Amino acid sequence: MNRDVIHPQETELKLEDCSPVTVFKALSDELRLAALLLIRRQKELCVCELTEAFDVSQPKVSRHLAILRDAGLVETERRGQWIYYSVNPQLPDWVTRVLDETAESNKALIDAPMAKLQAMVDRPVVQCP
Amino acid sequence: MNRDVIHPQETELKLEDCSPVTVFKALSDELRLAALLLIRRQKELCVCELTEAFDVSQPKVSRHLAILRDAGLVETERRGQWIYYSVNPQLPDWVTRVLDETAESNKALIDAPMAKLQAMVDRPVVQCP
DNA sequence: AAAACATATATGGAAAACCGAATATGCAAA
DNA sequence: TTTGCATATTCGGTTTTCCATATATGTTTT
Repeated sequence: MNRDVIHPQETELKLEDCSPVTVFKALSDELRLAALLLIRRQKELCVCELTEAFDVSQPKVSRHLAILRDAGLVETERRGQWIYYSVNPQLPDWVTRVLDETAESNKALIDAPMAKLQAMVDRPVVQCP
Repeated sequence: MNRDVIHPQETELKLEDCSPVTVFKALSDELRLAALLLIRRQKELCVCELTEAFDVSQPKVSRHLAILRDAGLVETERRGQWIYYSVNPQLPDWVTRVLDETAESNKALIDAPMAKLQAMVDRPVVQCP
């Protein structure tokens, strides 16, 4: 019942290959796609910001972000209490261009969430890298 | 038990919107993605050619092609006995560019199927439009 | 150390996707 | 009209995905 494994971190961490099917599968959910585009637009966002921007539960955001991370699309950086998600800077060029094309031609996807984000009170300290 | 409907063709024909999520969902299966890229490369292909190129069952090809068609990615043209699938010429520009990027950077996806296709005997008459 | 908060994960059940096998449809040739 | 071929669809079952709830982990504050 309790975890008697010795290496708890060896639990199937599947740093995916960024294969086209993996990428497209990650993008094939509205929340994941919109969240990724919003992260891309804002450079970085933490879970609580995304939770508010999309008005969904925190575990839901977390699970979908994990899928984006496993697909290699985003990376995380813990900063104090918060974990910031940003687009993986080592993305293959073709994936970057796919995201550029998608974002440019589907701006409506993040209109409402971005408005909510800017209206958000008690937002974590402005990120100044 | 038996179908007593009057209009059998009014069964949920869902000409999709080509929304980004719809597109990515259609591309999120290896067979669908590879088939689409092969069709794109060859201009047009019929079901029997795809069945041979990918060595999968005919119903499987048919079902996946229907998904590509419902997503608006391919169109069909009956020519005699065969039904040819080709990339929808009215695709939104951004989708066309996404396909271009994907094809250019993932050529391996259709290497083997293309070889099988060229080795195929009894291939339907060469399409000369 | 305890409380409070941000984030992650486990679990179980519902919904959807997928598949093979069988069957149906549509066209064409005999 | 019958036969045959190419394609589509249905059916039953299996696998996958998705979500909500509950719980766990790690960090900060007190």
